[in-house]
Amino acid sequence: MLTKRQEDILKLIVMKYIELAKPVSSNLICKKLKCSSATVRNEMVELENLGLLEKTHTSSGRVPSEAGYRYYVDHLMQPKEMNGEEMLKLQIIFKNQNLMLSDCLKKSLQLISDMTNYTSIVLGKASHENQLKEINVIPLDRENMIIIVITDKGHVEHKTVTIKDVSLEEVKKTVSLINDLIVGTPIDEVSSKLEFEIKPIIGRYVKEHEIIYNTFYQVFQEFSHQNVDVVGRNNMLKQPEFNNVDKIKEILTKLDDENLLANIETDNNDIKVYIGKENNLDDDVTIIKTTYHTPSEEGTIAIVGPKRMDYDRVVALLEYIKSNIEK
Amino acid sequence: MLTKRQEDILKLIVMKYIELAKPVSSNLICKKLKCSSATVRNEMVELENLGLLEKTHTSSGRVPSEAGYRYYVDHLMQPKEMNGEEMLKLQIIFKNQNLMLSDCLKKSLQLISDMTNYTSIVLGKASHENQLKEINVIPLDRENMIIIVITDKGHVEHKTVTIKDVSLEEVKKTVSLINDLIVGTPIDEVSSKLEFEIKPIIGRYVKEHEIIYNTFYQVFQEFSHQNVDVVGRNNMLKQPEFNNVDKIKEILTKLDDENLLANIETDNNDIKVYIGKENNLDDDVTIIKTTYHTPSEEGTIAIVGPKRMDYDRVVALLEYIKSNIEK
DNA sequence: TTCTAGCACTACTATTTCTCAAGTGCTAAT
DNA sequence: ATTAGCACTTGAGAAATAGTAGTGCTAGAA
Repeated sequence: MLTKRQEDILKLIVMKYIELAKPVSSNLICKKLKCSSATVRNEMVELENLGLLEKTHTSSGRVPSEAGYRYYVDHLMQPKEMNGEEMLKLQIIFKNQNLMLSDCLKKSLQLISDMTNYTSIVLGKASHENQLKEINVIPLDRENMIIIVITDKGHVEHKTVTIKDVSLEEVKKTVSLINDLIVGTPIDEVSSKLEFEIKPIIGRYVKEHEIIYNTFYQVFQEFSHQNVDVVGRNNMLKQPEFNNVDKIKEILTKLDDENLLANIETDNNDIKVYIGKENNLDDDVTIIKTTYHTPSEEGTIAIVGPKRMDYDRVVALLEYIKSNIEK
Repeated sequence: MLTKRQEDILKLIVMKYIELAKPVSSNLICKKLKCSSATVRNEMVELENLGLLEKTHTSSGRVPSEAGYRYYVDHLMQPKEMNGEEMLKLQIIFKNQNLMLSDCLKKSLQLISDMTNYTSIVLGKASHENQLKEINVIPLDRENMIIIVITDKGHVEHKTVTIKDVSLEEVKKTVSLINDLIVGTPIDEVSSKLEFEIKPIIGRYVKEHEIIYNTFYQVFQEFSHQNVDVVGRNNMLKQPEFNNVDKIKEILTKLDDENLLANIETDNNDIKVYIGKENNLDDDVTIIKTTYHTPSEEGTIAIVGPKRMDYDRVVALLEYIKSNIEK
């Protein structure tokens, strides 16, 4: 159990380190506290023994450890007031459009990325959680048509396909068969259902079934397994912890890896903080995430930044966005 | 006019520099040529006076100047044979799908980016070149619907919109008005045509016209002005010329800037090479680009790499992709 | 007890100095 | 016209140096 003074010191160190990005000295702290630097140093030793602080070398100031950040987030942090400018800019986005939730989300996260210099991620539900709700076909000309796939979680995708020497009627028959028979199937499993339930039927009723079947099979095969949007990738490069080339490569590569990002998905309704090793993306980053639910759509939003990220501010921003999205 | 030997030397220097990424010495060259390093050095002085070569400092080897690359590309380069592996992998992509041209394009450029460590760009026609061909609406439930916009150049976009307290009939009336009256308009101008030609009419015939009009107005406002796909951004970070943090930031920021990328668009049917200052993106890169035309779609594809990029190989690859796409 | 002033000590950072190797330009001989 | 030879330049890296920020510890004060 930490004493009040230890908590104060830890809190100050975390806050100062977040602000200045370099090890915090006893001197800096003692100015804010009514005691001498020597006293602060003694407490620092204690906090270091408890695993909450670290040194970069023997005679350096202190830096919070992961456990230190964790303690801060769990016990010391107090959600920051959002500043007026941030709020105003976000309001403009939310007010402006009565339409297009997903654009709205993306724009607001873009704004947050630009303001904070962190990276944002918008994550739809994974394909195994999306069920096929409806498919639709729009003919373009003799050979080309657009196939539109709609899921129950509000995810929509379209593909332009070419089907030669097949009449539109036949395609439409197939579409209505699919809409009658396999709606409600998780997107992941549609391809196989197509094979075992639809293929035999269209084999009998539909001319040119081979080519039509193949096309739809492909469409569902190609349906994105994960629906990810990464916003403000480059902003994070401004953070001093990412100012060496190898680290940049590593982070950017991970941010482009859909499989890794899929891990970010969460079911938890709260705002959750995953510091360093607590997340699966990278030991040097913190991910703060939450989910949103609207009648027509649901998904996850996350902010990725260095462990030294401004927890108070990001939590406040996410809370604000979440509540605005949901109404 | 260059002598044969000068051309040989220039060619060797360009090729060696592309391969090794460091200034080329007279020694290296004279091994490949039947003459001494001193002779090569004399010729180098000559080539430098002509502006085809440069030095990084007084006693360094030579590096091609932009004019040097230009000369190489115009007169010395001979399209490289594509190696079997490259060809095979690309063939798999092209053969595999009779469907979805744009996916096919994207996949093949992803592959090229990975093989070459350059970045690829797929660029649809700008919105002022796309004419509205058709719009479509798919109702989802009482309040939500998907609006699909199709252009003559094969670009398709969808938006999910929420329209409260309006009957589907009224929306459909508006859709067919739009389809009757302003098809053929450049996408850029649709919003304003909507205002001056559609708004007055639906004002009379359609109930709740205000809300419907606003929605469509928004949809066209938000329609992407440029339809860009950047593939393999991070591969380019492996190039030695981009191994300092500031340069990386600069390049990545430019690659994310749609306005800048829009400049890349070209009408030229050939494969064109833009070295350094010749392009509008960045003085340190070369862009090699061409256009593709299919009955249903057209656009530009481009490869971005350092000036020291493997011209022969990239030209061959682009040629191959272009010809495969077009059939 | 608890706190703090004071001081010796450590490790990083920046700057300078030194050395080495790579490669050139020029000259004189072939 | 070509080439061997040599003096010269420069950058890159290692080693030496000085300066500084910050610690840990001790002993005395509160």
